[in-house]
Parts: sequence; structure tokens; C-alpha cells
Amino acid sequence: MAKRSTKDRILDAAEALFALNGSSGASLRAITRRAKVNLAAVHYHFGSKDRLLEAVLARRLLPLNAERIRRLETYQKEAGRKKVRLENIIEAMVGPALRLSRDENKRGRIFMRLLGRLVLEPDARIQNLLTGQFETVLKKFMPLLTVALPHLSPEDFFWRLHFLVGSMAHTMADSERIRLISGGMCDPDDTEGTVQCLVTFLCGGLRAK
Amino acid sequence: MAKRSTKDRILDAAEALFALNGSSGASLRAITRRAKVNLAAVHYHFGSKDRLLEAVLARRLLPLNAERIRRLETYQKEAGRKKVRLENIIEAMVGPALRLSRDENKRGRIFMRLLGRLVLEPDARIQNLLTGQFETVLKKFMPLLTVALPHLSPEDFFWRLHFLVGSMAHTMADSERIRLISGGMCDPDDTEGTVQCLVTFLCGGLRAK
DNA sequence: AATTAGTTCAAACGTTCGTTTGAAACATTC
DNA sequence: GAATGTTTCAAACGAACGTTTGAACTAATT
Repeated sequence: MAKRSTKDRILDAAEALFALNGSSGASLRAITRRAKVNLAAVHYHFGSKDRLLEAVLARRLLPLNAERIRRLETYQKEAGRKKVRLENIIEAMVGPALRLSRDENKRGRIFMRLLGRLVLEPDARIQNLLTGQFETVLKKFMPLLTVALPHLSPEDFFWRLHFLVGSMAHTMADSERIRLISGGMCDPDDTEGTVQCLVTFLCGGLRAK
Repeated sequence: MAKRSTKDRILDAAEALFALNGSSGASLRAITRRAKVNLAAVHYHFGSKDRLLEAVLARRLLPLNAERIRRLETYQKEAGRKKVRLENIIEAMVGPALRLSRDENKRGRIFMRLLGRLVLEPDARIQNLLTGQFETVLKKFMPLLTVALPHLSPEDFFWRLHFLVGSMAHTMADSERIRLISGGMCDPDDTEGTVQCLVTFLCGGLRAK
């Protein structure tokens, strides 16, 4: 196993502890202890605790949203001149995120939990980062979605998008609760099954009259 | 305006600051400053910071879940020997919570934001409190839901319940984001409109094949 | 080998944290 | 109105916090 750099070790430890304890609950001392790194290394490499959190976010959020858009464009090419199926649009939105949240080494799962926490964080820089990223994605998805859902008024359209985000975020962020409430009947590790189940649910909800 | 008791002033201030900054981000000093109360009053009335948080939760969670069950039983009586409509079951689940989250004095809104935060908190006492409350509600809803949704396998059934919780929690916890992403087109203050919109979406998702 | 730039280190800075203390202030009972 | 129980208060406790510092170490460049 190749030894990871100080920077990466800090990022990994910070991701895990921010996700577990929140941005104010995770101390730099706990992070550097976990990363087996000197306390001052955080400030040397990232400048401050806030900027460390931003770096943790950017590391995964940018590739994730790029993958979403890439996937949407693939479906768009497949459809040619025809409408893109709603199922495909939704899959492009939730599939990449859910696959990241269920990746083999549990890093994605941790990251998604962090993301779920940060949505309700008041810090303006974080909020701007998140909404900025979301709007970039939304701008690409909006045109195809409105074509696929012509029966919705603009108001209903946005509300349902809001509900969609909720289901998605909850499923990503908390992968163990479903095991609990279902009494072990549901398996969050069955990634593709979960994707399909979620896409079916969301499309049903979006199409409802 | 009648002067509220020290205990209530602490609970209100704690609710607001826990909701805004998280349970570790809100300090007792900030809470007591906001409540215009001496720092030591928290320990005199509640014992510790942790127990203060539990008191904040219990104050609203118990009445909320009682209202959900009361409402479900009303629909059940209305239906007599017939099936209870899925729309009514879902309304009993999400209606009381959404109405609380949109109550006139913004207290409910604040509380729901706190609830949204705590779902991802690792603290075992909080988790047990939350899942215990949820299971009490679920036990009442399960029988009626399975009757209303006979086409779902047990696995799909729990997954969709999980998605439902996500949409609901997200809509309760973050009432201003929808205004942002819709460009002011959606109005979260239209409570009954939101309830109806959410119920339609959820029933569509639950019924999907 | 000397110089340099990049990185790591232990130690300390001043704050703020949750909690405790014991006396003061208040209310209630006899 | 003295005695008792309840609540509030200012002050302090040690611990943990984010951040800064300057010296020590490492590895490449001259």
C-alpha cells in the first residue's frame, strides 16, 4: 500500500470526522490525530478550518456533478430527436450520487453523510458553494425535465423537484436507517436495486396528477 | 405580554440556536445570553447541555406524534369498514408535521430545522429518542399502509417509506430553499397548498409500479 | 558541500467551552 | 417576621478549541 500524502490524509480524516460530528463538532486536533499528522499541517496546507472543509467538499462534488451531466448527455444522444425518457433523466440525476454513496471503500458514503449535514448549515460560503453547484446541474436538467413533465404548472414543477431532492439526499446521507426500520428487510448495499427503486418512486411522484 | 418563565425562555433560545448552529455549534453562553438568563440556570433547570437538548425535543415531538395518530384514527372512523384512502393516510403523516413547521410564530419552523439536523447526529441518546418516536408512529400507520398498497413487496414498501421520510423531512427542515431554487415562484407559506402538493407527489410515488 | 525551498514539528498564544460553587435574592410556610 | 425551600447570580474551574510561531528536518538545485 503506497503511503498517501499529508494533504490527502488530512482530507480523508476531515471528511470522516466532519461527516460524523459536524463542522463544529469535529476538532482539528481530532482530525490531525486521525490523519497521523501534526496539528499545524492543516494551516500549512489549507490555511484554516473553514478552507479545509471547502477543500473536502470540492474534491468530490465537482467530479460528481460532471458525471451527472455526462450521463444526461449520453441519454440525450441515445434519444436523438425523440423526448428523453423521464426515467433516464432521473437516473442521470440520482444514479451517480447514489453509486458514489455506495462505493466500495465507504468513502462516498461518508461524504454523502457530510453533504446531508451541510445542507442545513448556516455558513454562507458553504451555502453558496452548494447552491452554486446545484444550479449548475439544474440548468442542464431543467429543459429536459419540463419537456418530460408537460402537465405540471411551474409551481408544482419546482415543488416536486424539491421533494425529489429530499428523497435523494435522505437516501444518500443515511444508509443504515433503512436497515433498521425495515428490520433488515432492505439492503442498502444493493446499489442498483436501490437506484431502480428510487427512480420508480420519483417518476411516479413526478407524474402524479 | 406575560413574562415567560426562565425554563421556557431557555428552551426557546436553545431550540433556536441548536437549530441554527447544531448541537455542538450552539454554546450555552450564547443560549443563556439570548434567553436573558444566567449561565448557571441551564444546569439548575436541566442538569446538562445534553439533557437540555432532549427537553427541547420532547416538548414538541410528543404532541406532534400524538396529533398524527389522532388524525389517522379520525380518517379510520370516517372510512368505517372500507379501506382508508392512501391520500388520507399520507395526510395524517405529513400534514401535522408540515403545519407545525409553518405555524404562525415561526417556532415550529425552527424546531423542524433542528429535527432535520439531528437525524444525522451520532449521539446515541438522541438517535434512540428519534427512532423510538418514529416507531411508535410507524406501528400505527403500517397496517393501514399495507392495505392501501397491496402491490408492493415488503422490500419495496420499506424503501418507499424511506423515500417518503426524505421528502417530508427536507420540506419541513428547509423552508426557504424552495423559494430560492424556484426563483420566488413557490411560496412555502402557503401551508395547505404545500400539504396537498406533497401528498399528491408521495401518493404518486407510493403507487408507482 | 552549500544553498534553498518545501514540509514537519513541539510548544505556546489567547479564547471559549461545559460545568461547579457558594453566596445573594426571592418566595413560601409556619 | 423568622425560617425554609427555591431560584438567580457573579465568579471561577480545568479542559479543549483554532491559530501562530520559529526552529528542525528533508530533498532537490547550484
